[in-house]
Amino acid sequence: MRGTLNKELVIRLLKYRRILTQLKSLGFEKVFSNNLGDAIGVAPALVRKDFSLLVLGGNKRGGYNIDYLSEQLGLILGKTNEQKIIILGMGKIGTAIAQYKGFLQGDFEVAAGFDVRPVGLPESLSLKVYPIEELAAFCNANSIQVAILAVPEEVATESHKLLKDSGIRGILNFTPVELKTTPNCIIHNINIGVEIENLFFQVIRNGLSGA
Amino acid sequence: MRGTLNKELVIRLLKYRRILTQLKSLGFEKVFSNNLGDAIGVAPALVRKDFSLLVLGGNKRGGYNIDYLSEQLGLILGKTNEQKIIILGMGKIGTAIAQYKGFLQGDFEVAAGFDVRPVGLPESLSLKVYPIEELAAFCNANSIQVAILAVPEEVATESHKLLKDSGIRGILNFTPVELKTTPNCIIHNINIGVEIENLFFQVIRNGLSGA
DNA sequence: ATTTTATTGTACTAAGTTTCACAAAAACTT
DNA sequence: AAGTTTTTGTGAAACTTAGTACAATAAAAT
Ligand SMILES: NC(=O)c1ccc[n+]([C@@H]2O[C@H](COP(=O)([O-])OP(=O)(O)OC[C@H]3O[C@@H](n4cnc5c(N)ncnc54)[C@H](O)[C@@H]3O)[C@@H](O)[C@H]2O)c1
Ligand SMILES: NC(=O)c1ccc[n+]([C@@H]2O[C@H](COP(=O)([O-])OP(=O)(O)OC[C@H]3O[C@@H](n4cnc5c(N)ncnc54)[C@H](O)[C@@H]3O)[C@@H](O)[C@H]2O)c1
Repeated sequence: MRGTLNKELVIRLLKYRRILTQLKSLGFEKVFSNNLGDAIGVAPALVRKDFSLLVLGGNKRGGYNIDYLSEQLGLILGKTNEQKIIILGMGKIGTAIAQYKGFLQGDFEVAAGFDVRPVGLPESLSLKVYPIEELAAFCNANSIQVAILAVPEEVATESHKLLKDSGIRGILNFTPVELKTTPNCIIHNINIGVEIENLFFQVIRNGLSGA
Repeated sequence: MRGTLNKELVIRLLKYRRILTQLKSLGFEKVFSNNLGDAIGVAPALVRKDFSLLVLGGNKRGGYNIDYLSEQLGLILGKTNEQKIIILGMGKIGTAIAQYKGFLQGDFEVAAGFDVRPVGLPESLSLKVYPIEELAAFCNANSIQVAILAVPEEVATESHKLLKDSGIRGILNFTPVELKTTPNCIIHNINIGVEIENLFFQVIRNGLSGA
């Protein structure tokens, strides 16, 4: 690799990997930069540039070999397989995410949920919900590093602290409170309210010119 | 306004507005660039620059007037108040979002849900779920422009088409299929699986150096 | 009235990211 | 074998966004 793996690049690589897995399962053997570009919504030149940066070569007029790309991306991105996360705040959104099928078959698993008021989930789920007092011990015992935060806005800050004190090093934050990344704990904020407001703004600005 | 409202800027403005509303409800009257910067996670200079670009002046040593800023941001961003959205795919994530309290009190309202297999929601919710055959007529009758897409991955593309054919002009897409913005329909993709993989990647790369 | 302090406003700088454009090369066609 | 087509690989250009540094100035303190 010649350069630095920047933030956007990593996201694209993760998306390439997902597409490549799907293509492989369909029996494809090679893929072109424009196929991958279409699939993840970027220009073909950017796909080529990404692979060029990672020194992943293709074949002139023959595209890229899917097995090779998959394997190499696996080495670069690391196996996320069998890694575990926990969810703090098992309300509406926390419970929905806990049941996400994309996780079951995929790269990681929800190891447990935690809540101030732990409520039993449908028995069909093997997932257990524990009181927050057990969070630190559980994370420690199971080497949990990544958490989803889905508590009410009012307790977001204290929950953030609790997660950090429990050894969590990465948080996907669904509360509207903007948490900040520190050297010890990386935050990704997802603010659905802002996303929708933004969509409205763009739609309105976009006008009704088209057919 | 002197420049163009770029993508990132709009998101910051939406966040400023949210913070200003909260500050106002707490009785504050003025705010400094560093307060806002802290709240939304950007440098104070960027806050000032944003307001400078929009010709929203503050007072040297006196900060910015909250009422004034709020009002002006309202004019720039447009009132999203009382705007309505629909949700296509009332499964786990669709139902969770339909019940999001941030919407009830906030800027918009979920007008209805749609599903191939409409299932009754808890009676406590006033929201109704209709079969997808009624989508186009409903959107037309109620001037719905924005939708949340939460159907299974396999039907994401056909659902996308259905939404566009129903006159929808903005979609917040939760399926892992990367949909593309067209002149008539703006797409914002949220891919939670990729977000978590990305977090794992960064956490692992970050190492365990800190305390 | 003068000095000190706090804070805005902005020109300039820097960094990051994507697209353009086209040469190079491999594969296919006739 | 020569020509045509397709697709990669990449340097340079373009674009977008954020950060630095500091002059300007209003308020507060002395
Ligand atoms: N559950 C999560 O936490 C989560 C997180 C991120 C992304 N997603 C994505 O969101 C989507 C929905 O996930 P889910 O977990 O809610 O699944 P789900 O199976 O619980 O819900 C899907 C719903 O869509 C309905 N549906 C099926 N075909 C339809 C069609 N053609 N038109 C309209 N409705 C249709 C189904 O009846 C069902 O109610 C998936 O694409 C998933 O990948 C889910
Ligand atoms: N529902 C949505 O679609 C949605 C969408 C985007 C963002 N959010 C945000 O996600 C968060 C959760 O939303 P929700 O709709 O699931 O709310 P919810 O009230 O259904 O769930 C919150 C859960 O957190 C638990 N909780 C309260 N205090 C806690 C604490 N100190 N520690 C641990 N758990 C605690 C509650 O018992 C409850 O189970 C909110 O911040 C909300 O703004 C929700």
